[in-house]
Amino acid sequence: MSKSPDALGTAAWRAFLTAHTILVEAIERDLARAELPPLGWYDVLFALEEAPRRRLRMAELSRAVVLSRSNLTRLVDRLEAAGLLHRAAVPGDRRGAYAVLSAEGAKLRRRMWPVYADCIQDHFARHIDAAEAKTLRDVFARLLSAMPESRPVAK
Amino acid sequence: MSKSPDALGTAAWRAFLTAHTILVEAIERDLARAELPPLGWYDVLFALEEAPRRRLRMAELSRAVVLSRSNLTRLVDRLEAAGLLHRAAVPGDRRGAYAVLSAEGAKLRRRMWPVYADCIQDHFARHIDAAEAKTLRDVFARLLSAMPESRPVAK
DNA sequence: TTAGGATAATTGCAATCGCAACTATCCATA
DNA sequence: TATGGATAGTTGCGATTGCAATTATCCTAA
Repeated sequence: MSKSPDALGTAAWRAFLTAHTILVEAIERDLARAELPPLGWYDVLFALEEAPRRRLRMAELSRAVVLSRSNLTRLVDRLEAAGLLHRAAVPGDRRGAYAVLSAEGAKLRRRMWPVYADCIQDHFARHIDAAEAKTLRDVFARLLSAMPESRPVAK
Repeated sequence: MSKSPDALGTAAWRAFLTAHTILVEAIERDLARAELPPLGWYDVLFALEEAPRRRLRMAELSRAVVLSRSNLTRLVDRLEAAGLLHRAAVPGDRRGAYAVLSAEGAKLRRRMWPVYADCIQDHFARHIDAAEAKTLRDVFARLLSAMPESRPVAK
């Protein structure tokens, strides 16, 4: 059993939650205003673009974008319907499926990035100095590495 | 138009997003395991508890918990159905409504807090030293105060 | 006093989410 | 080579969200 958190820790936590909501809302709004799809789409396109042969297994992709399997299935359905990727069979495992980035998908990602980058800069990075950015990055990385890897969690 | 964000800023942003998802998931899971309602319920109960006469106008409450009006209406519906609060007329403004914390609601909040506090400590505060916590709190406060107050945003 | 525009809160509806099955396939071992 | 248990991905379904009306009330200025 852990001790109660100090006031400072709690204040940091609350600020973290509030900032997340407000910032994500602002960015989604900016993207929508630029007639671009939501953040979650970008994440998928980006993860695929980085991957070898521009493809990932569904499970790998769900880890990469931090989304439950079932939600990823449906997100991929939508992107597939939009022609941004397609599913492909996995040689040697008939259960599996790859999500494969299409040329369209790559193009959309390239079109989204400058807008998204501006959002990050404008709402976030611009207000933070290098030391602070480093602290944020390191702290969050530390928090993640401390998590009991519990994504799939299965009872 | 703003410049492209540096790699460090982007890395901090990505870490921020990922950490948020993972941490909130973990905490929601812990709360559910303790047979307690989700985080959003806590926020409402807490905001009301702090307010004078344990009541807030719907619009004030929606600002306090950072939720759109329509979503707040329905969240309050659920809490009201659960007997944790009730709506009350606002003297002098027949459009308005107060959400008023009930004794039940206050009791549930008190029951939730130790569990929630442990979660914050365990998944978050425990891994952060005081200087870092201060940085997080200050940075996020700064980001919020820089936002163009744009909540209601109406075109 | 009264029309016109703001403000408070709610509602309808479609999109998305989370959880718990479910299907299909794989694999280890007996 | 059969079988029971894992693994991959999907699907059903109820709950929650976001957006655009809608309703009711308030306020101001002609």
